Amino acid sequence: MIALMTQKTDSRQRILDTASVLFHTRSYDAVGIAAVCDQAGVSKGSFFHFFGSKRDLALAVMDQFREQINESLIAKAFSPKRLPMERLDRFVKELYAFQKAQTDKHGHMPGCPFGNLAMEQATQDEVLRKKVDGCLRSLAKPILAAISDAVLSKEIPPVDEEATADAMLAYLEGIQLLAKARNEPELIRRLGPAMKSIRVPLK
Amino acid sequence: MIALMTQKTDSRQRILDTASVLFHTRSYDAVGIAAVCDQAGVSKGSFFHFFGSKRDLALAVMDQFREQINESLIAKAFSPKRLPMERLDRFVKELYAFQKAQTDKHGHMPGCPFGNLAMEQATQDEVLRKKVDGCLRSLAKPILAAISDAVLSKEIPPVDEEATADAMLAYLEGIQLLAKARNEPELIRRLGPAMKSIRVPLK
DNA sequence: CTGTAACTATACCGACCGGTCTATTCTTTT
DNA sequence: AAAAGAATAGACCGGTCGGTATAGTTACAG
Repeated sequence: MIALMTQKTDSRQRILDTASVLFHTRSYDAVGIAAVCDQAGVSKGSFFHFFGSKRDLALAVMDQFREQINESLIAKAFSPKRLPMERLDRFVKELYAFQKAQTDKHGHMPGCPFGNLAMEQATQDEVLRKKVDGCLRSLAKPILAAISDAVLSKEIPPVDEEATADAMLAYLEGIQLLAKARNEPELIRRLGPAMKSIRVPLK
Repeated sequence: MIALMTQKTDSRQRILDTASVLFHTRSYDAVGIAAVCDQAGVSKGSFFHFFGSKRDLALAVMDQFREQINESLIAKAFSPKRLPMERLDRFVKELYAFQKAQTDKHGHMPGCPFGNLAMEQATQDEVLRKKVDGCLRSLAKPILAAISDAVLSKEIPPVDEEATADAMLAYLEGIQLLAKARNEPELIRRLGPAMKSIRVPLK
């Protein structure tokens, strides 16, 4: 009973899924609670039963995004069986495929959900800023692992591994930003592979 | 008389300057017309005398940002007297100095005004998306010129110059995104110089 | 001095915002 | 069956949004 936690309905999950899509394809500010409820087929009363505030919803959405990305994009690309540097290429390919599919579906390239929220809310809401920072740091982890493996196996010469991982993540975020501004996911495919050329030397 | 265009008051400019600061330090969505008017010491009537809509204001703000950046950051860093690759280092230094000053002043790292607007509005408002795209392309121009000069002078081997310029710009935007999420402008200083290592090979 | 246009001031509009409240229904436990 | 808690429905709240309408003020031209 204590540890049962049976899900009576799927309202909470429907809200979460709906908000994920709307926040990602439009933006956090532009999507109101009422819009989420309408789309999810849920009343406002239910919404505030499950979430204390819009900000709480955003935090939960980010957690879900992180899990989903870890299970799909990251899991596919960063398999330890793959050669370290090849993982990065694979990640770019997966990222392009994802953004291309989103663009075809919604008419706009949505970009990185964390990057979007960072730009929108980092100066507005310190709680959201910290959360988004954490999500971005978690994105850097598999990149760092690949770099470390590459250095260990002498696939690349020694570098500042943490800084290089951050730099590569920054590059990916920047590419998505540019591609979103142009509404051209192809830019990811064209510029993405150059990520591997980035090196931050040891201090 | 036809070409005189005397400015009776400076209200328009005050609105523009105020909105530049507020849009940059907060965000476009988060700043209402009333807030701009208050801060600028101007009435709403005056606002709509000079600007047809909030979107028109945003377009004018972007034009002003572009001019200011060209006159300051770009002009300082991309002097043709400087060695091509050294211009990029100098640009990173100027960028860091600017973002650091903004952070100290406002408590938050605001990031790139164009990058912010791209993330916020690209999927919301096609007019703003195109404008921001144009501004980002104009940012890429001096970078492209530096790369071209570097190739011509054999400072670096041949590359896809346009793509490499875009890639370097993407990297700068990404660094600013990460630094904003962490609220740490130092990240620009640490990761910035690696921009020079990015190469997109000829197809 | 007068007419005209540029500019300013503010009340006002409907729409929507995040969030609250109360009442009701459904589900589970006893 | 009864009681209790989980979940739902939707009216409602004060406040803010972008934008309008209208009247008043200033500046300058004739």
